[in-house]
Amino acid sequence: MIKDSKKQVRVRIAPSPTGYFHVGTARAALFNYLFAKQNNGVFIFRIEDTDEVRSKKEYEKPILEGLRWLGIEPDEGPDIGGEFGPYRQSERADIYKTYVQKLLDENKAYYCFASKEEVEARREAMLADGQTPVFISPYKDLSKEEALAKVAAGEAHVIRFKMPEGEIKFKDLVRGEISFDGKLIGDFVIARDVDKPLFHLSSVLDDALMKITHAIRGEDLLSNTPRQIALAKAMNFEPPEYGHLPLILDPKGGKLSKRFGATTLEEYKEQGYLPEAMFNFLSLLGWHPKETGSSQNLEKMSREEIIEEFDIARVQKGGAVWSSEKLDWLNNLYIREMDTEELLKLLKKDFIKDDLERLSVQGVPMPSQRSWLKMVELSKERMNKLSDFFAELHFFFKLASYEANDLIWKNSDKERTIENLQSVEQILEGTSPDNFELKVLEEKIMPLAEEKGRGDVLWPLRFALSGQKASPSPFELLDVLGKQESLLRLDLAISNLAASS
RNA sequence: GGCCCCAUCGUCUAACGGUGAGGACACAGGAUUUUCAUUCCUGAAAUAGGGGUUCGAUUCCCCUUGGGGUCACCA
Repeated sequence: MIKDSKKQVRVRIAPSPTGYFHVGTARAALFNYLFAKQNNGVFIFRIEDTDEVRSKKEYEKPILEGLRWLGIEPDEGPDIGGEFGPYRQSERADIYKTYVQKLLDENKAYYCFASKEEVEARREAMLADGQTPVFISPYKDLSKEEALAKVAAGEAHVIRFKMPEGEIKFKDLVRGEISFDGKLIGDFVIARDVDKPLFHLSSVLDDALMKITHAIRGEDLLSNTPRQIALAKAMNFEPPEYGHLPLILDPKGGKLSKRFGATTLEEYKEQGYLPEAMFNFLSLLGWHPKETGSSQNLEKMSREEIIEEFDIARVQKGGAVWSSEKLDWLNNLYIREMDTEELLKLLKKDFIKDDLERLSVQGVPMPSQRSWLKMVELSKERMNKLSDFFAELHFFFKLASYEANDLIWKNSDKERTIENLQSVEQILEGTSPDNFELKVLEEKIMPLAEEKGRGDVLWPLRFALSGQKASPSPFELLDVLGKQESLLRLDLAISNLAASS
């Protein structure tokens, strides 16, 4: 916790809109959000779209939607407002231009006319030679008049920052003291032209102008930090404090890539992970609450508990491997907690629409509301994600064809099985549809099962109703299916058996 | 390759310099059960290696090894 600062804590997530919302970005957003909430600070959303080629306006949408889905509502941002806007870098061109010009005027930056090829060749040569590839521009000390003359003549150019040579030290919020040698960094490009700023410049400037106090981001940006600190100082700004989060790794220890599977928030949402579960899971990637006792389920924490417990100083330094198993476990826990009716609505809306349409084309009747709710209740402990629903419970809608012999319990035989199924049928016939529910049926059928052998009665019954070797109990099935459908399935089972060899 | 960062069970991680190195996920076995799932119990499983400092090192320092990041006119 940051105690003594009179300054209000202001943090940001500053993605570039390139099409999707990576879970790593989501995690960085979450940690910033937690840090803000806990310090009574402000969480800012900024769009870094200085790269006109890669950035598209419509790409912003999934990011904001993703943030909101997670329950991370920015306090300031494009389409949200705030006193430090605009929050879209493409709309801040004038600001950047002023500062680029100023750096040029103050001789802290200069025009460089070296070609891309030249720079690349130099880089490769140095790399081959075992040196740190640092580009030393032959145009660094060109007089302003000469440089401007070349620019006026239309010579291709970029603008480089004169990187100071000394050591750059800073105290990382999660890693502590870190230092870089400015000499080994070289004069980097801050703009393609006076009015075409690049990442480092716009980012540093916006952090300063938007009064960002803490820049919390992925470790992949660690080596950018000395550049940004130097740049900020050159423009007479005090750099924010930096904190670098451990990277999220795939199970092989590499960067999380498409090859591994789902890497975007949208994909997880589509598969039916709940935002609460994702929030919880993401918070545990590189961070852990301090454990006081030996109590269990410490890791399942509510949003409020996480905000309360979160501590940037406890963030891990090493990379964190993405664990789908743990996510599933957490998600299942949250699914169980969900209100059944609400869960049903969500399932129907986003996860079984296609299945239901297919069934309706086939003329399969839809379950009653009561059956729906029972099914959802049953599905809760079986689903790791909402998209599992249909795979788990499809047999409730439509019985698939099965091998008649599978109706026969272990060492039993066809005759006994038919006999038992018929006995059950009689019991069911004698039960009124209004009374056709779990407890009643259990009481009526169990005595028969005890008498004839549980497996010998219950297995065929359950199998006849589900057509599956694994399913919920026969009483659950009867309850959901109702009298008519249950009897239909039993009849079918008996005739299947009778016809089998 | 240079630079930077990192290193406790398979994974996420806990442990004022003094613990039988703890928990969770996953895994295995058992109990309950007609099956699956659930639930409960039990188990296996780690301080990368080598040097220091110290009465004592997972913890502090150094080296080695290993892993990762980064070296753009992307962000």
